[in-house]
Amino acid sequence: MTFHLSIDEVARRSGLTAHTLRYYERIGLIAPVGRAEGGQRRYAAADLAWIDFLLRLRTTRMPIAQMQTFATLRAAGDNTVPDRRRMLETHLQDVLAEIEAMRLSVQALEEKIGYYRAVERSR
Amino acid sequence: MTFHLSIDEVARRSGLTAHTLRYYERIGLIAPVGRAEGGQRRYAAADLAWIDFLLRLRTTRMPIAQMQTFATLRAAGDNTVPDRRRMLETHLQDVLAEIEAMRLSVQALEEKIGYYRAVERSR
DNA sequence: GCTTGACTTGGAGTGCGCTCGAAGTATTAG
DNA sequence: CTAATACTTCGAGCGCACTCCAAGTCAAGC
Repeated sequence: MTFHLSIDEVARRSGLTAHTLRYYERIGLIAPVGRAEGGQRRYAAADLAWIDFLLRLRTTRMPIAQMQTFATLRAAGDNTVPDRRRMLETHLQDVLAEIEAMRLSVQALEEKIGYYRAVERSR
Repeated sequence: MTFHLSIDEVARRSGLTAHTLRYYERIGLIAPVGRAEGGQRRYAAADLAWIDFLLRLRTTRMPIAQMQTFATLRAAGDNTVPDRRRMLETHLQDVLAEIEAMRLSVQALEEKIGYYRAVERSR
């Protein structure tokens, strides 16, 4: 074992709450983490890396159900690497499309702001 | 009046459902639209333009509560233009930050995909 | 006139992603 | 040893954004 963080330390580090970390573990997004005597969770470096990756998926709005599928594949070993790669590729396409949609809407917002500025100047 | 579309025509055109269009009107996102004899909704060009704008806000994930505030300001007349401009400017900053966060996560996903490809090649 | 289909309102229900509370156990500070 | 704090599980509750249902009205085609 390298280093072991308590749930609160991981919460601070990740920006998740301790509640959410337990919730993620309960629903299988995070594999059962190590325990100290007394049953308290102790997170290892690999756990932190996986949580960071989950947060990437969350930031790009992958639904939890899909993350669960991904986590299950991961737990099944290296045979599932092609499946995982395809999942990420599909997700990536969705994300790029969404970014583009947001970019277009941003343009519309900027135009509206410009219009409002013109209205304000003319009063 | 220019042209008048039924709720289903607007639904098709906007990608919203008729249910959602009524819901938006009920909660004050859309001002009460004109009615045909018998009480059926008839949407005018200005309604469509406003709905398009709402969809821009939705695409950029403005919460409905904020859209309601915006709609209320709009209904209050030209005096609220500076308030509306400031709202949009603040929102725009949030959206740009979110796009940047997604862009960073996209990079991480691309790296992971690259890693998976390398694993697949080496087997 | 009758049927079919689209519309109306009001209110209840759903799915997602947490978020919190209760009751109990464990660890740490003094 | 005591008190305070942090953790545990299990299950219930919440906020958001719809989504749907029930019961009724209306319009158009045959």
